[in-house]
Parts: sequence; structure tokens; C-alpha cells
Amino acid sequence: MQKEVFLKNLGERIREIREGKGITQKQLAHAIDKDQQSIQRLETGKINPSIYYLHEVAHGLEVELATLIFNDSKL
Amino acid sequence: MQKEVFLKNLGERIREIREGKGITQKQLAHAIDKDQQSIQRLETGKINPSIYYLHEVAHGLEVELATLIFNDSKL
DNA sequence: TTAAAACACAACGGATATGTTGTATTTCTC
DNA sequence: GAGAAATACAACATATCCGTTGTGTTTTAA
Repeated sequence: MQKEVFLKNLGERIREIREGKGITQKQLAHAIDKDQQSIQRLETGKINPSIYYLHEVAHGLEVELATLIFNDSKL
Repeated sequence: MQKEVFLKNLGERIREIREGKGITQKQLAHAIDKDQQSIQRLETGKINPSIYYLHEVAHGLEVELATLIFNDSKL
């Protein structure tokens, strides 16, 4: 399933960015008024998040939204 | 209200790209196995689309996904 | 090794995205 | 202006997101 792979890759990328910032799922969640479980589902690719949700996550990570989206091949 | 502005800008950007390609909402929709009304809701900012939906739209427009959200990420 | 912290999993409920059908309005072409 | 094409609007059904609670599992730190 192309979709599952896409979402898993997206989640892994977000996790890498978060870990690069040295913050926990809980810290990221609270920074954008969400909770740990919500971030966990995102990072494990269990959901197909809305663009605005990702916009909020990008804000919490202090990166551009496009940064979350770029393919690894482009970095 | 920030959300509504974000989604409206995203929709307008997608519409500009589609019109730049010289195709109709119906043509774009059919190219990605959706229908015209779905694209219409997207372009008018009436919905908060999922990232995978936008991925499909990007494919239909033959552009990178990041292209669709690049401007909005700079708001 | 034990306790705490971090992360994962499941389920439930309200909200909403999306596919779909039908139709109205606007825009284009003649 | 008439007819066609393109776009917009509404409503319904189904699926799923997301917030939330509860709890299980893994990792870290002492």
C-alpha cells in the first residue's frame, strides 16, 4: 500500500526532526496544545493527518511546514 | 480564524497551479479518481484536507507536494 | 534492579473529511 | 441571448481524524 508507506515515512521524518531538537513527544504535544498520544499516532504513521494539523506540528518543532514534507531524496 | 485563512490560501494556490496547467476541476479530479465537487471544496478552502489527499492532488497536477504548500508555510 | 520517564496501543465519542448525487450559478462560445 | 461547459453549493452516508482516557511496554537513570 502506497499510502501506508507514505504515512510511515512522514512519521519517521517528523520523529527525526523532533529528536534532533531534543524534545519528547509530550513536550512537543504540550507546545501545540495536544497530547502525547496524538503525536505518537502521527510518528508511527497510524493516521493520515490534516494539513493544518501538520502546520501546527511544524510550528511546535519550529520548522517550515514544507520541511516536514520534503522527500529524503531532496535533502 | 488563522485556520480558515490558511486553508483559503492553500486552495487559491492549488487553483492557480491547476489553471496554469490549463485543466479544469473535472479533468484534475478524474486524473486522480475523484470528482469535481471534491476539488471544488479543496480550492475554495472549505475543508482541511489530509496530507495524502494533497499528495494525490499534487500527482494529478504533476508537481511536488511541497509546491502546493510552500507559500502557505511562509505565512 | 527498581522507579520514573518516554513511548505505544486500544477504544470511545464528537467532529469532519471525502465520495456521491443532485442542482444551481457563473462563465464561455456561438 | 441561447446552449454548453465550468464552477459552486447542499445534503447525505461512510470513514476516519483527533481529543481523550486508560493502560501496557520500553527505555533511561540512579
